[in-house]
Amino acid sequence: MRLVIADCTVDYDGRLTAHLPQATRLLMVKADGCVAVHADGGAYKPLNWMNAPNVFTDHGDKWTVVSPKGEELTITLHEVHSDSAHDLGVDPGLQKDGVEAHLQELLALDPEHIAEGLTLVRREYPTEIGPVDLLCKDANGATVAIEVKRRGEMDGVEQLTRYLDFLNRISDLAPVRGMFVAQEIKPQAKTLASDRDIDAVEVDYDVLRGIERPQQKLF
Amino acid sequence: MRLVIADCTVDYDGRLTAHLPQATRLLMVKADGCVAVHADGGAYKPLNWMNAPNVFTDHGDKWTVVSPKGEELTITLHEVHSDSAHDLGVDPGLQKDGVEAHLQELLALDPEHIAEGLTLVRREYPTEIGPVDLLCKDANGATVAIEVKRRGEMDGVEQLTRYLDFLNRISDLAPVRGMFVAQEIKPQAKTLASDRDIDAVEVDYDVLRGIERPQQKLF
DNA sequence: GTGTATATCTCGGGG
DNA sequence: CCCCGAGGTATACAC
Repeated sequence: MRLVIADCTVDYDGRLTAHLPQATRLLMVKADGCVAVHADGGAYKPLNWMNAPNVFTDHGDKWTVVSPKGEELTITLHEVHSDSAHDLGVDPGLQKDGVEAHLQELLALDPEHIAEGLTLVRREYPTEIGPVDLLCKDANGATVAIEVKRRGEMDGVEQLTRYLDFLNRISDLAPVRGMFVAQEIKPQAKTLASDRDIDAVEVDYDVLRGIERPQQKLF
Repeated sequence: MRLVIADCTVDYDGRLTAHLPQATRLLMVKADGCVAVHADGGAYKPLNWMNAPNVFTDHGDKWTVVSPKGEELTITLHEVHSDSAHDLGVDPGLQKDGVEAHLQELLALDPEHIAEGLTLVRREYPTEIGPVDLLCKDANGATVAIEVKRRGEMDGVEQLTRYLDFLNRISDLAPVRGMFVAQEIKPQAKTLASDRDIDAVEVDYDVLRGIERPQQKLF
């Protein structure tokens, strides 16, 4: 990784056009070739950047970074205050816990925590417009399509609605009803769901994680 | 801005739980207090980070960053290879051209580039579920709700559909028809729009920008 | 502050 | 390669 502190002006021409007037900034060039221009604020997002893959050329007082898609980043260096390179090696990567996939996993293990009598048909049930998170049967044998979110908002309801439209129009599973399951569901999403005869159910991640442990103890 | 290259392990506990095993990384602390942990790849997104506002404490071989929302980032430094600080000053900021707002602006100036006889009622027409990009009247005096996107995808059609539902059910503007306008509209979005009797219109940003110039020449 | 939409979103997975 | 969905999305803007 190369780190340069320099007075610079920056121009980007690609998905949009953007310009940075002259100022002192951090220029970061990573091993994969991606370039980022950072100011001393604005959270972790750089002011301007170019992702890999690209062609990086250092003309001394001018850098050009060109992507195969026709995007171009030009950095003009007026004064370099610092220029250093560091070998970081390959990163072992981030280990995460608590994302939607885990929630879905736990609910698939025991759908009864969504509603009594619910049994899993399959996770990630494929349709032509994308996979339904959980496809289940209820106590009466009727099909239920379930969308799982960490936070339930309106677009999640829209997504489930699209699946339901498709499943009810095209597949032989019809009639299929919908359930919207999340750790927390916004009032507007509840209203929209209710308007479309979709049940909205909130679940507790810690409780779900709790029920997983006794099962693991069996082994 | 402080830049540290160090062997470190990182733990995050907040909206989720995440852990980074020991490796050499760049630690970036900006003037606004935000902290980012970068590997030597992976575009501009850090592996882990903490946004401002937060409380940053440097215990030497251990950093803790705590946000008021109860998130916590812990960085354990095993070996520091480099530690430097740089005064960058305040950045003049990025000038952008070509985002959705500009497209909307140009179309509002002359809606006839969407369809003949179209006149603007108002931009960002407010409804209880969000603002409609452009509300217009067509040649016959009928109301038209227009959603503008740079790239037209399905969620844009969904968005417009919500507005149309609302405008037709609640307001006294009914009947309102919809138009979906973008520089590029994906086939799926076209199909979905057509299915809902929404016209899909592609416009050329350069042409729109071109028509703006003659008007500016008048002054 | 909440709610809503945008982003050069980024990033990863599946076909 | 595109398409689609998730994100500790972040960020801006209106109400």
